[in-house]
Amino acid sequence: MKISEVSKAAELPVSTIRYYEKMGIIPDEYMLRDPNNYRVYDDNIVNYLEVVKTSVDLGFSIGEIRGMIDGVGCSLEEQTRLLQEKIDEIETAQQKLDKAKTYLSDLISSGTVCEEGFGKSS
Amino acid sequence: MKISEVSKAAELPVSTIRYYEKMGIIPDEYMLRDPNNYRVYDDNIVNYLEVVKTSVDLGFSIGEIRGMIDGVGCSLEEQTRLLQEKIDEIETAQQKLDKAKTYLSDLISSGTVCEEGFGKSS
DNA sequence: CTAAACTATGAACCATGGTTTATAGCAAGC
DNA sequence: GCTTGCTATAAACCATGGTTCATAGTTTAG
Repeated sequence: MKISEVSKAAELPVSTIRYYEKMGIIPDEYMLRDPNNYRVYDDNIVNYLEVVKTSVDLGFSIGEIRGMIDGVGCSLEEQTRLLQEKIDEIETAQQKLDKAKTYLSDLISSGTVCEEGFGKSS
Repeated sequence: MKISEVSKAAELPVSTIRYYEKMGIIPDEYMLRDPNNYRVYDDNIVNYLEVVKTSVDLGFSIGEIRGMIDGVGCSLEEQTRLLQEKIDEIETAQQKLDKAKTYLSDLISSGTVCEEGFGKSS
C-alpha cells in the first residue's frame, strides 16, 4: 500500500504517518521503498497503527511507545515491569485528579468561588 | 517586595513569575513599578501565587487560569458553570485513565505482552 | 504530451509552559 | 569608581506532537 491508502485505512493524516516514522515508531518490517523511493507498506501496518492510536489515546507518549517497541526483545519480566511502572503513573495521575475534583466540588458547595479562588485582593 | 524575594517566598523561579505576568495571570493590583522600572509586589502576591500553583498542580492550563481571573467579575452561576465544566473534564480524564489501567492490567495478566501490544509482525 | 494528483524532503510553523541568553541599566559594598 | 549582584527587555531555545510549506520528482488520466 502507498502512504495515502494507509492514511485512509488507519484514519491518520499522511503527515502524521511520516512523523511517526521519523520518531522511530514505525518498525522497519512494515515498510520498504519502491524504486521511486515511495514508501510501500505491508497491510499489517494498519493494525499496527491501530495499536499505536490506542496507546496514544491511553496516554502514552511517542517516546514511551518507542520504548515499548524497543522493549519487545526484552524479557517478559522486564516488559511487565515497564507496564506496571505505567500503571503506577496512572494511579498517581488518578489521585491528582481526585484531589482536583474534590477541590473544585468544595469550591462549588461552599459558594465562595470568588473569595477562595482567584478573587482579587480588592 | 522585589521579584527575587517573591521568587523565594513563592518558590517559583524569577523567570516563571515574569512569564506569568506576560501570560496575563498576574493581576495589576499585585504589582507596580518603582522609579527604576523594577517590579514591586504587594505581599499578597505570595498567597496569590500559591493559588496559581495549586491550580496548575490540579491541571488547569495558564489559559484557564486567565479565564478564571477574567471571570471573577461574572455571576456566581457562571463561575459555578465553569468549575462544573472542569469537573466534567476531570471525570472524562479519569474514565480514560481507568480504561488505560484496565488495558495494561489485562496485558500483564494475559502474559501476552509481546503478542498483543507492540509485537512485531515477524 | 501535458496537466493533475501523489510522492519525497527538509525546514518552518503552531500551541503549551517555561528556561536561557544577550544586552543593558541600576545599586550597593569596598 | 569599580566590581558584583540584581533588575530589565526581547528573542531564542527546549520538549511534545504534529501540520504546513516550498521545492522537486513521479505517475496517471485525458
